[in-house]
Amino acid sequence: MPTTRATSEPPQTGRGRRGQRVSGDEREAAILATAERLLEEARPLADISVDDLARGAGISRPTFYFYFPSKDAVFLTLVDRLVQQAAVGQGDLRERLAEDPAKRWREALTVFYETFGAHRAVVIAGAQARTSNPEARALWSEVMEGWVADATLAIEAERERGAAPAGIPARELAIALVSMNERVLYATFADDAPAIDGERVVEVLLDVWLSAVYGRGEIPN
Amino acid sequence: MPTTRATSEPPQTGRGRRGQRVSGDEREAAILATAERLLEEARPLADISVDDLARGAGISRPTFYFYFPSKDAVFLTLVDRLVQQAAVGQGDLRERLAEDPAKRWREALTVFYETFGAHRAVVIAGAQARTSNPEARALWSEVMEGWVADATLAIEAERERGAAPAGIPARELAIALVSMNERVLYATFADDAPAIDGERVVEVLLDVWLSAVYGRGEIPN
DNA sequence: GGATCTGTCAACACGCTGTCGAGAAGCATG
DNA sequence: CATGCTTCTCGACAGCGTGTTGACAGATCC
Repeated sequence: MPTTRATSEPPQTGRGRRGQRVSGDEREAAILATAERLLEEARPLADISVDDLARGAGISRPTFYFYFPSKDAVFLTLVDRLVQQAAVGQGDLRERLAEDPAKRWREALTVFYETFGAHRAVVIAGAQARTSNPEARALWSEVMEGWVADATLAIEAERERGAAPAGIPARELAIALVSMNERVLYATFADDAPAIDGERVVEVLLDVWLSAVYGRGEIPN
Repeated sequence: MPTTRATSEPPQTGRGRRGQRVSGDEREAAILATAERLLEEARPLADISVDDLARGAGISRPTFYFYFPSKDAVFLTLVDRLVQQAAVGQGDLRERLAEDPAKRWREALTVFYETFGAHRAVVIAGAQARTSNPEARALWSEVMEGWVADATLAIEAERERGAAPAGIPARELAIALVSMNERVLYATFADDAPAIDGERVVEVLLDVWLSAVYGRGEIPN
């Protein structure tokens, strides 16, 4: 499926076109912009055709293939961008260790909520792509893995300094909590199923994180 | 898309064919069986064509449409079944109220793990269908809503009898926890991304449920 | 002023979905 | 045992979407 043309190709700019300088960069940008625009209208990802993308960018369908190897690659690029954006927002927090933990955790959750909330359409498309596109799945796995690693370290640090009690392996806990974040935020953004209101979602997630990390699951009675 | 033929139709048996007695029931069953079998091989749902289903059941493609209105309807039926199965398994627990809460919660989680774990392929297909098929999305929403309602009641009951402390609205907490279950179990079954080992997953989920419901998120220091 | 890029598209080959119309196959009943 | 009704079956078609090919225009460099 990749069918990456075997012509002499430099470093490879992004996930898109393989050429380098030419003004055609605008075209690439136009395709991306069209994709995001269409996602905000035509609901399901599958309902957007290569032709829609091409026409939206003012080119023909074959020309589209000059810039991107497939429709999915376009959305992959969109998701890629967003993920990097979130990583940047998170970056600052990583250093500032625990001193006012609750505040730190809330900040971290807020960054996710805001970064992804600002591009709901892309988030939703990403979730769709993930189920059908192996590359998308791999990308998202990697991203989640990163968050889990961060959370694991944070939990372990809190345990070591005596702030949090010992408990199940930090990594397992981190996976459960990060997964919860993913699913709950998705539902909130997609206004799907039983969802938590946007105003409340960070508060609710924080509550679960704090009790899971710092609380003991002791049952009275 | 439904295009339900307007011929005189009785009650409507399931989501499938509209006829009634005839031996063609075997055909319907064969299609369903083929669907589940193919899901266990050909990875993505999208890679299974109506033709595959038809051939697998020993009929031609047009004949398939006599039994099911579309490919999705077949998978919907599969999911429907599974969900009902899980409801049955859960049913017993609902009555037996809280006396050994930890044990009860563990049992409930175990039922999900085992019921869905026994049909991973269907679970995975359901998740895929949900992203692209409105009907599937609605069905799953309903199911989740049911679990959330149960969990909400259980949490409120525990709070009323003084076993659990007051906290954020029970429904919000229930949504977060049920969502976590969904996502984490899915990852485990699909062996996706950062996943928790099957042997451990119930234990881990239980731990988070117990601390979220019974614990206080107080941070020392 | 020819070689060589980048960029562009009409036309094609193919695969999949869903429908239509022409029947077989079963089973009543007069 | 026709005759008719319903159930069931499929060949053939229309339509849409993808991805590829091949021809060709305009820069640009030498």
